[in-house]
Amino acid sequence: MVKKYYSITELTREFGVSTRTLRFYEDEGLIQPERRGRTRLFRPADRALIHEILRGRRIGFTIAEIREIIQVYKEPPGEVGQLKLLMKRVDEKRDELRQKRKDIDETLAELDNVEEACLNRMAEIGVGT
Amino acid sequence: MVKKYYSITELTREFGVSTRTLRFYEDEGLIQPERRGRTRLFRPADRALIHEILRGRRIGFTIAEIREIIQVYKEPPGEVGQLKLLMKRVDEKRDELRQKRKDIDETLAELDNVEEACLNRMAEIGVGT
DNA sequence: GAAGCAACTTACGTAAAAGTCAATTTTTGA
DNA sequence: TCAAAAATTGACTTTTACGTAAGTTGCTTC
Repeated sequence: MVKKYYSITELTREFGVSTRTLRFYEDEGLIQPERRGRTRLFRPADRALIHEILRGRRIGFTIAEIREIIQVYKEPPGEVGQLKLLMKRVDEKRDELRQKRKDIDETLAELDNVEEACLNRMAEIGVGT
Repeated sequence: MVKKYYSITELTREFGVSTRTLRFYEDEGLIQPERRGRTRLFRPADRALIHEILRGRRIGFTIAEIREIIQVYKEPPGEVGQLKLLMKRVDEKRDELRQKRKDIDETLAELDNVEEACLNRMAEIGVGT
């Protein structure tokens, strides 16, 4: 069975972030955990959202961008102009991400070179290490 | 034939960054263009380096990290301990980048969904647009 | 030889995304 | 029930990566 609620520290441990970070995300309107009194109660949906937020963070999205994406899921725009704009933004993001993936692949290749250079160097110096 | 020198504005135009940025990178020790008087003269090697710096920037490396990588190319460590440490860092970076690539792929898939949702919505509203 | 232009330096400013600290509550387990 | 542990708020600070502004220098061109 899925857990009904998570405490804030439970989630900070799971995701490796601080409480400040999660509260910050709430202040920024990215998540809205329930409250019992003043204490925050995170539901599985909140947890899932945090997971996505952090993924966005890792690939360099700003808070504003993440908020925008979340917004779309919460209530997709109803007007044609808005929809077209959104699609344009999606297209741009996609290009950006593809470029980023290319950058990553290139860098990974470079790191392979560095590693090989290291191994060669080590073979040169301390032959058996 | 390859150009001997590039001016700072030439490069800012090519790479879409400001002069401030390139001077900042010099302050940070990432590049060392020649000088004629006070004026910077960028060689093809500087240009290539800037290219790599910006690639690093795009995938979220900090200045310090970029400097570290450049440093390795300039003078690979000669001591075994240093080499081992470097290889460990390389390994960590690689894991990080692989994770990032996974994040990107997942997000690309999500963007596809968003786009489809948009198209459906548009078909719903303004049937022929 | 004054103007214009590109480049320079120095110094202060800023925005994003938290970190840190202090002073309360609240919750909880013995 | 009561002390320890966990959570809260609010204010202030920090870091990164530049932006911006002000004033200077050095061509070169009319």
